[in-house]
Amino acid sequence: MTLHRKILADIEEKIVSGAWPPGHRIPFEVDLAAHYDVSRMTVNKVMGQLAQAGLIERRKKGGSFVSQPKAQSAVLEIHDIADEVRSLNLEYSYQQLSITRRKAIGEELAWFANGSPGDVLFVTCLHLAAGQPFCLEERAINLATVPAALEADFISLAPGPWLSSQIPWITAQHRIQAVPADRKEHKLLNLTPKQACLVIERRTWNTSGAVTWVRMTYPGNRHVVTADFRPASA
Amino acid sequence: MTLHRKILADIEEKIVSGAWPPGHRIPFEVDLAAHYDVSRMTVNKVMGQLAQAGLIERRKKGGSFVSQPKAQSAVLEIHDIADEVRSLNLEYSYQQLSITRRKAIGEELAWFANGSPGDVLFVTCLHLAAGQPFCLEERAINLATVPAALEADFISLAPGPWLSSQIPWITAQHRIQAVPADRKEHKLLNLTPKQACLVIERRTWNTSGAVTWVRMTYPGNRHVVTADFRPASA
DNA sequence: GAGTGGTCTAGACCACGTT
DNA sequence: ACGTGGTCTAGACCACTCA
Repeated sequence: MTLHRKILADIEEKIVSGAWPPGHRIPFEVDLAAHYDVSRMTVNKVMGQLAQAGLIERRKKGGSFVSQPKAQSAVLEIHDIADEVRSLNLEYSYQQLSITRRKAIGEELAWFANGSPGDVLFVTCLHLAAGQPFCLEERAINLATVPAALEADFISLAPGPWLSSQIPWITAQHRIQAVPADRKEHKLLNLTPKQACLVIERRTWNTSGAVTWVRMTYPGNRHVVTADFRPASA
Repeated sequence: MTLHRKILADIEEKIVSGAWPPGHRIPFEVDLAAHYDVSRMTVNKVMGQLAQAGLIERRKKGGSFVSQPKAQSAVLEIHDIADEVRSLNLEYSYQQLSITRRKAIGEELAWFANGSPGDVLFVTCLHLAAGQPFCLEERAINLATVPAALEADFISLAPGPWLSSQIPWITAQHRIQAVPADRKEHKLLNLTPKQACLVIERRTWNTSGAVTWVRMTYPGNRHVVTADFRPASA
């Protein structure tokens, strides 16, 4: 573990935990350097990386501040469905369909396995907009990485927001495809048979390992995924 | 323009232009520092950014090398359809359907406009795998940014690869959705009516402005989009 | 073992924006 | 005007890895 990584992790933790809320003024580089007993160059490197990651904003003379929480939007947004629905001026609600604890099976073994087949918490739920089905969520949570999920209440709170609050910084891999609705989906989402659905599968990791796998099924005509990126260093 | 940005641009140009092809050994940091007459720290910063962008790979003791051209794959790959088809062990072919030069219309005005409505080159074409339709491409090229497109031969070469060879480093924005096939698509792509299609719209820019807009329509069951990303600095 | 990249330091100067 | 971040330097030490 290098010096600037330690400092980076420390400051990230402060921001993610809320100890330094959005808008909070971050100590000046000189002070941080003194506090961590490193040179200013090292602190500057850390702050540069935080700024590039969008966690903080920096202004000459003004200082550095914790950004408003749009941290993940830069690349491929991890949708908060509740926000999404509310931004359409519709009432959001959530409904749990099932929850089971079981051993990892099938593909989950390859995704989650760190040797022995671990336990997963499998949740299916429905997100609704104005009382109408909006999106079907099927989710497996790796209990080896997130044991606290057992004590979470997924009746009133969806697994996505709960995980976001628990597991702050992650790596994700997405698969996106269009599929015709099958029987289950057409029933749950109130679709006509074979209607086009947008299926987004996402696996996420943190530093301890695989966190969760989730499949979100949207009626295709009601949803668009957007992604910005810049390939080069620009 | 700062020192390390100049050096970054210089080395990027060498890589993108092919002067330093994939696999090429990049001069050592000490030599680069001497060549540009800067300190090694400055060169190191540049090389670090190039490595993070995926343009080069670095090995201790081994030196630094230009990466194989997967530069854009890190986030959301800009598919080279020919490669994609060949990776399925199918024969790839390409077919131009139409090409017209006209003024920008509709949404293109907002996308491309830098004041007056400029000219666009509008191309529709079909990508085929083993003689069967694989993907429908509809593309508008901003002639204000890419005037050379007028002289390109889009009969034998698809616009995508041609643009990639002309406009190296770009920013892109994607919209992805699932839609039922309409008449035109179901005819051109050989689909059953209302079959689920994956539609990817992409707009790209370079430093001079908007380059192109493209809509790719894939039969949903034949295509998956994948995207990796890491939200934080990790 | 030798040479590379990775990291860090203790200074320095400057542009710029807030005051 | 002042103080901040942005940048750059000329050193240094270390770990890793290839020969």
